[in-house]
Amino acid sequence: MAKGGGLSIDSDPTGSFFPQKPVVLYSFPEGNTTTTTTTTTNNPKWKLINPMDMDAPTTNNNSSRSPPSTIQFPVNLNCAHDDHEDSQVPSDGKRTVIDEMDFFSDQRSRDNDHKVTSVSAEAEKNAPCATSLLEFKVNTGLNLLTTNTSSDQSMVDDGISPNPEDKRAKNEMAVLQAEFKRMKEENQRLKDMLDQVTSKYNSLQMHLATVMQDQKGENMEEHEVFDGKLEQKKHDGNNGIVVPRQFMGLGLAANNADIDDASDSSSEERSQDRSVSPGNNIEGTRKNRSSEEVVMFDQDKKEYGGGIGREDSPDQAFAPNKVPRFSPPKNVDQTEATMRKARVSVRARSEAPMITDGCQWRKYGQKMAKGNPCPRAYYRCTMAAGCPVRKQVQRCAEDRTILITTYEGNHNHPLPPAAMAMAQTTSSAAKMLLSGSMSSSDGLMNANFLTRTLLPCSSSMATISASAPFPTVTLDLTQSPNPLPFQRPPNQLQIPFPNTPQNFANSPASLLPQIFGQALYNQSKFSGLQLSQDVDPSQLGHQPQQLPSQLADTVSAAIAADPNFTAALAAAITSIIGGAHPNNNSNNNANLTSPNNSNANITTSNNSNGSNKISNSSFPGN
DNA sequence: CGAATTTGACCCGCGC
DNA sequence: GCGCGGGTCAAATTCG
Repeated sequence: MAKGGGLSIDSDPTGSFFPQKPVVLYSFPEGNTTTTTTTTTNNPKWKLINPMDMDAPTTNNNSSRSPPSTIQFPVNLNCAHDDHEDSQVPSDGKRTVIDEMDFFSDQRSRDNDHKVTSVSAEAEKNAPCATSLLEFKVNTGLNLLTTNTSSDQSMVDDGISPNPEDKRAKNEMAVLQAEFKRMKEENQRLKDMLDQVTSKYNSLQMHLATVMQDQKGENMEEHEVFDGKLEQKKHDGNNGIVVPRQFMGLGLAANNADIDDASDSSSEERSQDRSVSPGNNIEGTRKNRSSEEVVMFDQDKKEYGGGIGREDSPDQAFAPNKVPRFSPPKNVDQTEATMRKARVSVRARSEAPMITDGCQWRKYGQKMAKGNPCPRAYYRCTMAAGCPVRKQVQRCAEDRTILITTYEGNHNHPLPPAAMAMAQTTSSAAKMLLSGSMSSSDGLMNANFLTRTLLPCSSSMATISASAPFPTVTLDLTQSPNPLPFQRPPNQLQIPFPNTPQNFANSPASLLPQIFGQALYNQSKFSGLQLSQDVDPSQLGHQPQQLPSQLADTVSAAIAADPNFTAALAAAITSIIGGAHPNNNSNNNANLTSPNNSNANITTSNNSNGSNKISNSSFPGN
């Protein structure tokens, strides 16, 4: 039973208002970079064609140089030779090795220069130039000579071989073998160098990302101070949770809402005369909202940038149509003002009081909405002080098994994977909405485009409504291919969703938005780019798209939450991916199988008998 | 006792 | 101008 006053549970059609605890289904290590490092390390040649890595050896000589103990191979026995290809083409003519050598020619030359005075017994292959090498070879009897240095006869003719031809052939064989050996070892050395460079590059990249994220957090703090919000930051609210530091939200709907929560709702701007609530600077700052809002608005855009996807982490940042961060033009303000009110509504069939989206919510109000006997509950995110994200939870009047959750605002704090999935869902939806509104007054101009590009499956899943008081994207996770039980405005975009599930009785319906969120998020990023570039939307559906690793996280989280749900969920995700990207299933890194298995789906059915009711035991609040 | 919820009151925009 | 409805506040209440 929830804390608080004596409101009867039975009187609350949304279900009992259980305190919502954070549901971290699974804490994922930050493994993206690890994967990358491993991949590149095991496959250095692949990195040779990577421009980023190509720069590394030349710009980081100290980093890429082999330590003094490393065996150094002079590939070019002619020290003064600049044209390596001329001198390095082995007898077998393997050009690939030569390419690698040429690629690091400068580095190699420098390496060799440093080795001139350090030839040791161990460094028999480490001669800095042909002269040194020749001496060394003679001394060791390795016959490590090429035909370029001098005549073969003068090299290793011991005067014992009766046949000069045999002797010559042996010499050539020895030379070739030695050359081949040198080439192999040189290749290996270059691979090692490349591994080092790649590793350092990845480390730097990770470090850069970390610094950027930290700086973002610092800027946020500065921003809040600048706004006069002397709120006490609950840093411990997310401590201990190893999550990617991402700031997710409703896209432009909350561009300015992550700090300035007032901007996420016009109604808040009306409450300027209200008393300050101690411990909750959100309300406190409302007093001076009218005078602060412009400043905070700009500050926020400086901080995160305006436009689609600006709240994403660097690895997810994908905002080609991002508006200028500084001194945004007036139309941008108008756009953001519109998106400030944009909302994302998620319809999910669940008897739980709320869908589990991974965030902490605190109820701050409840109202009886007109036309719905079920009260509407108001929650705000409490994962971080000042988080402006709010949501409304209300049961559908027509079908009370359907829970309608409407999100508004933008998280200003890192999110656990489970929460991030939902945030991506809402962010994606808001971005979709923005993509339409930026090009069209009613936000529906791109309906056909979205229909074609988003989840070209069979049934309805999401709608974009321009007739609502606020631009609203509705993600309907309750629909089946069957005729819809609810009337839709004719001008709503309907985004298809795969088939009806069979084994969903015990599955957490709250995970559906997470699942969908990934696909939709991916699509929306893609669509946002394309729209900004005025590309024919009809072409977008044919372009491949990579699947971010968060999808794997989401899937894993879902599976971890309910092992019994593994089979159906895995197939459902695969179905989504396969349906949305029929030509790109290889990008699915969620280790899912049976992409064409239509017997396991993710949507809930609309069976009137309620056979697909969700067990409340799946929700922590119960 | 702190935290969370309840719930009546209040504010504000909008339509008539 | 007034009423309605949505949204929020904050004191009261409850719980662990």
